[in-house]
Amino acid sequence: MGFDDICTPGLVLGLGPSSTTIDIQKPKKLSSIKSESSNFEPSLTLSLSGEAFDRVIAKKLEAAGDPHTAVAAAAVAVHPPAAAAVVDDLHRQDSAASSFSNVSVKREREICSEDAEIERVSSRVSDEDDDGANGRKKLRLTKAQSALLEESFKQHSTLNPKQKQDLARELNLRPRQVEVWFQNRRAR
DNA sequence: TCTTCACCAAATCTTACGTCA
DNA sequence: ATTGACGTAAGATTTGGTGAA
Repeated sequence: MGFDDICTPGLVLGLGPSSTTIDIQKPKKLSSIKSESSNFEPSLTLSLSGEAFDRVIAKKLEAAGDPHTAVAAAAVAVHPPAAAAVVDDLHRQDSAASSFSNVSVKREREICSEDAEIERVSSRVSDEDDDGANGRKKLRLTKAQSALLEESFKQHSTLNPKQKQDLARELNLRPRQVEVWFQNRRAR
């Protein structure tokens, strides 16, 4: 099975130093990851738009040499107006919000290497050392991330595993976070 | 038919953040 | 300008139900 296969493409995004660290969060079930990733392709877009303009923006972002441009470029493909904000937000997250997720600890303590690999696919997290040991910290989505999620939600209020995976990668979130967001969004 | 797994909704918990005295 | 209490928004978890394999 391509279980290992699904891990590396996420790293290929080159999200910068943060991508090399391990998110300690553990998915509920290993098999869920398998199924979610079964359709995985190393693609950067949700294929919502094929407009040349979008690609130009994405290329410019990539050419800028910014560590987050791959994510931003992917964001362009989904929702061009939000792309710039994504870049800004990602920069901010570097110094602040990037510490969010690894501390959501309630049930993410049993870590095996496989799970860590899986999480690295989508995690932007880098620093469990910052506050990871002190209880969970709650992520606050950036405006750009929220905008992209909203855009996606408008198009389909539920996600298939592929969409979830892609969206998570584009937002640099874990698939679980995207899933939770959609659950909460539907509920509200 | 039974079991397992994945997904969902609803309820609830928990934390971040804004406001105000 | 600072600070602590309070309320709210929203991310995360838990629980239980359902359908597919």
